Amino acid sequence: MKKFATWNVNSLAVRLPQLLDWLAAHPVDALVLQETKLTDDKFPTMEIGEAGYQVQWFGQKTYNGVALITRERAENVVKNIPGLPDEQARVIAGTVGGVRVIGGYFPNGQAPGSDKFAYKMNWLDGLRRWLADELRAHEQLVLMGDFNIAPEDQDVYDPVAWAGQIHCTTEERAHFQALLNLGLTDAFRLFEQAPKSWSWWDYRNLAFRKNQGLRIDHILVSEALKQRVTACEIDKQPRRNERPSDHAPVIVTLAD
DNA sequence: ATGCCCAATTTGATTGGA
Repeated sequence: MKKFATWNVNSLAVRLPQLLDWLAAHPVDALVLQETKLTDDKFPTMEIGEAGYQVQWFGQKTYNGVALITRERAENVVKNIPGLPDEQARVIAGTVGGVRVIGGYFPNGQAPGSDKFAYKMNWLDGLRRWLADELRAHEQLVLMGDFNIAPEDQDVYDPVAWAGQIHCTTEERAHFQALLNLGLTDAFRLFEQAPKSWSWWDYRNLAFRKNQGLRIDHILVSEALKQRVTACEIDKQPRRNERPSDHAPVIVTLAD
């Protein structure tokens, strides 16, 4: 059995104790982090190493930043998207136990029509082009992270209020579908799930307590890997912590 | 109500997140 997971920690400096607790309770073969918000020199490699994990990391000051935490050494590590010049640290990939693991912090996009939205669209174009190559090179592949896209209305607590808003636009959803069209499957939807399953809840408005959220953190698996998936779940527990991230981890379980 | 909370830097104010 293998487990892969993704978690937007919204500042690893703040969330490191929670990360170490979580890893102790949930041993995984690979975990990708987003929004570490740390320059490379500040990354807590020692603490993660002492927890029994190897780690690859790629960050910047204040914003973004990703990491790939693994039991076994990750091979052929790639940072950001080849062929897409990008100032922002958003992607880290490596091969672990024969599986290509890609972690991404997709751009937020802020608002349709904004410069940041245009950047998001261009980034998604670049990601899709690279993913097509990666899928040709790696039969077993998982793409996971904070997609900042709610794929369907069932992934939104109030689809009417969110219609056309960021994370829910037709353009973003078309990009999500384009990733699926490459031969990827949303692992979460392989299984019956409770209605109103979210991976993110706004810090404001008591949103977690009222369960008002979005499902924007995803795990997409290639056809070969899909055959091995036995479970996929969102772990809401860390969202109940004191000083939680606004995102919850998503975990996929695979047969050997 | 271009607001609420949270994190980080530009710090007792602003920007970005989602």
